[in-house]
Amino acid sequence: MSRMVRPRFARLDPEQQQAILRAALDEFATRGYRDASLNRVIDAAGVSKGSMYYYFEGKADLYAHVARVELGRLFDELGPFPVPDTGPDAYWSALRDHYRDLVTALTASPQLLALVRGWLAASEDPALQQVQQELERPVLPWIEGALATGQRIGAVRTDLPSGLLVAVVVGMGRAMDVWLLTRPPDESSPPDLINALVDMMRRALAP
Amino acid sequence: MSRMVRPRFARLDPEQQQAILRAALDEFATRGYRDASLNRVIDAAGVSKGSMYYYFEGKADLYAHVARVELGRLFDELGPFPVPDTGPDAYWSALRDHYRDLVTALTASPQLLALVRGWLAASEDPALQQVQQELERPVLPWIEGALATGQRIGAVRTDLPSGLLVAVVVGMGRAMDVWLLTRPPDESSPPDLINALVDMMRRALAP
Amino acid sequence: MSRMVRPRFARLDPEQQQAILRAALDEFATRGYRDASLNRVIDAAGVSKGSMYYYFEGKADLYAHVARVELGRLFDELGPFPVPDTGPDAYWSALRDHYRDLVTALTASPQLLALVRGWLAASEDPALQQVQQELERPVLPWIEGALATGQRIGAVRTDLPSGLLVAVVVGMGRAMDVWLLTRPPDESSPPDLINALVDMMRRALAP
Amino acid sequence: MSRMVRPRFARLDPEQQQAILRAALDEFATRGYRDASLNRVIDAAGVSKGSMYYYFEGKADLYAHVARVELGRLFDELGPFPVPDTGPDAYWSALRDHYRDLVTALTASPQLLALVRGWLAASEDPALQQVQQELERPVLPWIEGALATGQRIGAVRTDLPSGLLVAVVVGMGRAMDVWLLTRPPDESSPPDLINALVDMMRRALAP
DNA sequence: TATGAATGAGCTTTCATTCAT
DNA sequence: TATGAATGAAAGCTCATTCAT
Repeated sequence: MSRMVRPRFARLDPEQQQAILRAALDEFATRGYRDASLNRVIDAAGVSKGSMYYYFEGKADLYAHVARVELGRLFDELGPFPVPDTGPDAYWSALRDHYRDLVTALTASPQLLALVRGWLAASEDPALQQVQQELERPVLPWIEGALATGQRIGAVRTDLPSGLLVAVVVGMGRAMDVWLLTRPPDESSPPDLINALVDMMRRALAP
Repeated sequence: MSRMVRPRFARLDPEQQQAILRAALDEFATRGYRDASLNRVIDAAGVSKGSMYYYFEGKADLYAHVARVELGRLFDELGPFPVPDTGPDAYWSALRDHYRDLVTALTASPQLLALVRGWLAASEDPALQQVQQELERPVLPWIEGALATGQRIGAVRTDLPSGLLVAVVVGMGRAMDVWLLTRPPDESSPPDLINALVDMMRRALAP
Repeated sequence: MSRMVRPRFARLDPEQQQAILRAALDEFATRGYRDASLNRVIDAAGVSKGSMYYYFEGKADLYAHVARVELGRLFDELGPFPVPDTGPDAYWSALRDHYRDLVTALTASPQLLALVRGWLAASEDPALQQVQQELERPVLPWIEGALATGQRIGAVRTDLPSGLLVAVVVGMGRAMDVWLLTRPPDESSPPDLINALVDMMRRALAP
Repeated sequence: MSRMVRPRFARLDPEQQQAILRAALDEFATRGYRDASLNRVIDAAGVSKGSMYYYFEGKADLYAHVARVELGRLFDELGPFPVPDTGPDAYWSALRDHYRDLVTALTASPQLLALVRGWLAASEDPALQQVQQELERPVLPWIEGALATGQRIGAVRTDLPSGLLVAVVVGMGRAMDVWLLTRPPDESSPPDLINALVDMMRRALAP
């Protein structure tokens, strides 16, 4: 139910693990969870149907694993958010840099971007609720931590529930995502966009 | 493909039109576009399958029509955004009131809320992309208009592409949606939340 | 749910109806309800899968229809149980004749026999309970009617609940079924067996 | 194929034997032979799949073993049918007592009851035929013995093949089973039912 | 205009069994 | 003795769409 990774899959030949994960990531990113077809994943990965169900408990379990692995890799690359002690300016500057890294990483992997977007979309499917909540674990705390740090050094307002601030940050981040995907590339340079967005975040969230 | 309304359906007995729209709205709101079943809509509406395909070109077309009608009704109820000439304070105050009306209307109709949420979730399905863009027509212009008005009277910054501003507004609005749905009701009064959110919007968007 | 016959199927070309019923009867009789495979029925009948599910709501529905038709045909052949007014001897004699006819009809159609046996076996499957109860309608009343007649003319005891008497009759009838199927045929002539069994019934049920 | 007990299993740690038997009995009683899943038994028993197939030849073999053990235990508890020499009345009285004990034992163990019922239901599955016949070995002889005793002391008729008498006894016994399970409990006291049933048996089987 | 019969591809999941180690 | 990885066949069922009438 909530095992981190099925030992059966972990014990599998890494090459085959990769094949399965690649195929699943591709499928989930391309079609979204609902439209993703286990059959296609199975075909693409070159695994037998029985084996797939031997490794994973089902569609949701496979999705959870893929998302967990990919998001984990993303946040490993980003590393922890550094805590500048020198004041709000340094804080927002560091946040901007960190955010830029995140955007860069996502831009480099459209599949990962699609996965994240699918994950951000609240799911009505009860079967996925549990998975979603589990996936929130690594991501939301990161944002919460960054906000808490900001509040500690006086860079972030404290008069609103932190959950609302988190939601606003996510929403504004998503805004840029939408904006970037709607526009044709190269029209406006991403760095400027990021600056603008973080600037707006600062205005909204500053005390 | 992209006709506004199929004349065939428009010519239909209004009572039957209502039956179909009600059934479709219920299905799409309850299950989402992907999981919605035309068969169920057909059964609930009491229409023949052939007729349904005579009125609409398919699932996407029906969805487009339902969304168009319902969103149109919503914005008709809200009416146009009044243009206060007396300055930024009046502008943001009016916007807050308008926003409150929107939230109230959505809260009053869970089906409509579900439809809007489904519509906000960016879809990867190529068949829906077209529909989504079409649906943006009534909504985004409203926001764009409101922003343009704000810019004219000096209440909204002009140093950023208006599309980005629109995206930010939508994202922050969605943030509150998420926030409201995540929290159990009655914990914090919606009016306060709306005030806080519009306040943050103002901070982000003010010149 | 409980429609007598799906109009869709009734409207079908009688030849195709026959093909489907034959295939289904064969499958259900040969394998029993649980092991019966809709796929096999579909293949044998030469129908598309979609059509089968268009005609019947599912496996249980098809089984209900087949059983209903076949049992109905059987009881139509047998006709009503005549009510002899001349006393217990005539009653039990008539019952014996009627019973002999029933056995003859069942012996002539092993498939029907298998179907009846499967139907007599109380099912644990909740999905079938409803079907079973529906199928009991024509059969049990027949037995109950015959017993009631016997009680009226003093040929059947009245000191026990009639439901128990029915159960005993069914159990003893099943006993002969088992006996007939276990032994190789021709060893003992069925008429004698029937006489013996009805005699035992009379002893058990007489006042 | 038909070895009484696989030595491999007999040599196993008794505690593990118990675990397997318990899990298998539970599964077979709950779901019936057809719907029983070896995988579930294996999980519940905590045995490896390979071991299970090392101990038993397959599903049917496991079922045969479980049924053999449980029925054996049941008849061991009941003990042999005492042979009263004092005449028919004592014989039928003893039989009634014995039958009451049997019903009591079955009522006390729903699992065992379910197993017996599943066993009584004639199976079409060729793979089970063999098992069923094998299981008849301990049960039918018991009944045959009781009947032979009755015939010897003049309590049971001798003008009919004993096999038919056995079938009738089983059928009538099953009748009560059906009757007891159909009715809500407590409506009529089981002791009375047993008296009535044995009375009917006596009428049918007496010379 | 209107109907509903027809369909095949597709879905997720379960299963008993084999076999190399 | 003991293990568990691997598997293919099979299951029941849903669906959007087409098309002859």
